[in-house]
Amino acid sequence: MNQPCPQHAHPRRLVQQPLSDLTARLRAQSRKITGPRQAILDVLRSHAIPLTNRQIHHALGKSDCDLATIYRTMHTLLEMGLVRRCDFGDGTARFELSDADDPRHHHHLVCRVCNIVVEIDACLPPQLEADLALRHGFSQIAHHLQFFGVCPRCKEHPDAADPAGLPGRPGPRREP
Amino acid sequence: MNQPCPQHAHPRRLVQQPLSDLTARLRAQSRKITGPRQAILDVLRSHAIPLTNRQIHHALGKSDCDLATIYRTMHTLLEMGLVRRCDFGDGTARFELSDADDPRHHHHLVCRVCNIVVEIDACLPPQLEADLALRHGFSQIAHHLQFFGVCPRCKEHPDAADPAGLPGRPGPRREP
DNA sequence: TTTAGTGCAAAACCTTTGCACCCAG
DNA sequence: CTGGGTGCAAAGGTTTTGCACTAAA
Repeated sequence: MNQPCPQHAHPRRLVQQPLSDLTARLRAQSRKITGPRQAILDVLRSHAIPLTNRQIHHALGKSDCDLATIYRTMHTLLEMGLVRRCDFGDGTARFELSDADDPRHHHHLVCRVCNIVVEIDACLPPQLEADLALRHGFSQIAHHLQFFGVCPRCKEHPDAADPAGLPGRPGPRREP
Repeated sequence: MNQPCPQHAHPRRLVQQPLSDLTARLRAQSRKITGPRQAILDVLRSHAIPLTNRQIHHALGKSDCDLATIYRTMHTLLEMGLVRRCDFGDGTARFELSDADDPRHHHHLVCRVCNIVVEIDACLPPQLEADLALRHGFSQIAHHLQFFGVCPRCKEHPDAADPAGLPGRPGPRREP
């Protein structure tokens, strides 16, 4: 189960953290290494793009771990800094592994048609947040940034949406 | 779209569009000008920050318009380009008026403690999206960007959260 | 008259939570 | 053994939808 997803693999994330590193970080904060947690981390390790809790649940085979456990685990991992949360504007949270020592800050470019996700390293000019802090008196400023567009394939074939079982956004709630 | 971000000097949206302009835009696309719609547009006009559908509903007095109607209306207005959607990362959509002829592109700085919202004009370097398009072959690129931080007042008084009746985020589901 | 828009109620979906049980440490 | 973690079920909040009815054009 939970094979890597070649279509979404990106050079940037090919270097994955070994599972042992992740569990070590759990242990370091005296959290337990359980079956569900290892399985969840393994799913995240084998996918190059942020996943929803439901997608993780599905990748696990549904019987391996309760959905509520996934929600609780993601909270824990988020608090511990092992995962990052992304919002693609559809009201569903997505999570991806966050590197330990090198928290590689990056953003995502999402195709509005087929939901393919590309990891990019474009970012804000570094002094921009400092300027904001100065001008508005805010401290501890961080930002959320994501890009949306139409990918080359969808531009060419405007019909084919969400091909194969690619883990993109969950489809519309109902098909007419 | 994806024009270079016009550096609008207006620090806040003090200059409001007259209601007649908004209804004219509705009429122009042969949509009906109804009581609820005028009331909703009026609420948006009188608030300088993005509102959730629930906040709009509450501002209307609950009896003036059904919540479902607000959801449907926001969809319509979004499609027509009369409003913009903002996501502050709490899983609830927010909407603000979008200027007709001058779609003043801007972003928001949200206080993590009291949820106060400041409209800012800081934005990405204009050529950044063009570079992305070139490098990844995407077209029609747009971005969502929002900043989070701690406002001066909350930095000073770490206790008082969500003062006055400021329409900020609905209370968080859980405490961080 | 025509048809978009509305109110109401119900449902779908995401997320959280209470509780009893289980298992990693 | 002990407390954190889990499964299950139920609930809470947001958003959508079906249907009959209203009202704008």
